[in-house]
Amino acid sequence: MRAMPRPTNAELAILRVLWSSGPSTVRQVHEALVAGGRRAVGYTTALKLLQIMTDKRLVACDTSARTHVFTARVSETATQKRLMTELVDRAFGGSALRLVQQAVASKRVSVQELREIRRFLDERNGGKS
Amino acid sequence: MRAMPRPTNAELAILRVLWSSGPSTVRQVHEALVAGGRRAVGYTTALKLLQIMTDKRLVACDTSARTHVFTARVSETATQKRLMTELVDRAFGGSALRLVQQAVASKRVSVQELREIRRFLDERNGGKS
DNA sequence: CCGGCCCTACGAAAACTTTCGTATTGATTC
DNA sequence: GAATCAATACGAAAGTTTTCGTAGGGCCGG
Repeated sequence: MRAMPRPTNAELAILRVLWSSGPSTVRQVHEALVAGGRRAVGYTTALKLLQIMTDKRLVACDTSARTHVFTARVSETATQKRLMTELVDRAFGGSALRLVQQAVASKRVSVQELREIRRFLDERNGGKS
Repeated sequence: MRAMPRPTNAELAILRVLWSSGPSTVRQVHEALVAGGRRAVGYTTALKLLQIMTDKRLVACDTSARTHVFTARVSETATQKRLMTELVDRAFGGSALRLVQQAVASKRVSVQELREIRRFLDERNGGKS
């Protein structure tokens, strides 16, 4: 059924808006992008991307009103999983373990988060090693 | 220090060859790529990429002999970390925890690896939660 | 009705990545 | 030294992604 196309960088930025804000108009997406700071793009650029994403079936477009409303058609976790897997293959030789080690070793994970990871492992693992 | 340029997909494939095989000639890199199967490119394509990567300072090129020898100038772990961080920012809203959860939740991590992750956490964490 | 405003559609430029054909030059062999 | 082989240099085509200008149509206050 699927073969969801890989979202590009710019597309991912838009998906993130839709995931966090829910169905949105072009203007709302555009403003979120600009507010997000990272990426200052023109209004029509956002529109064009949304149109492309509609073609690719990454988003759905409700055209019943004059001002269209866009909704993500791919879930956040599925997309994350896909990109994560891709990275594992491309850069970590297929070893997710290495990726996790890198992530844990990086400064980006706090002690608090380490605890959460441990708890998460406990749940997955039935609490025993 | 400099900002190491982000390696593209094709560049990453080449870096992986250099990381695993050490300093190599164009021919060796090319053969490894073809053998690796994933990516069948022409000889001059590999050469061109190595030249581009030399410009970008991703690899060093020893031209003392007629047949040049290329060496990775960026380390595997630094590159992995960089790409991992980038993915965390682009797709996981900056939360490395989420990435780890996704990775652990995916089928790509075996029970064996879960154990290793736990051990890794123990080391990082002084063994206490 | 008119002018201005907001919306989408469309096409194409710009930027980046990947690919390879062709030229050239150095080495080897007979 | 001519033929041949192997290597790098160069440039440009092809592919992909990102950007935006411009056009056209609907809508509203005056």
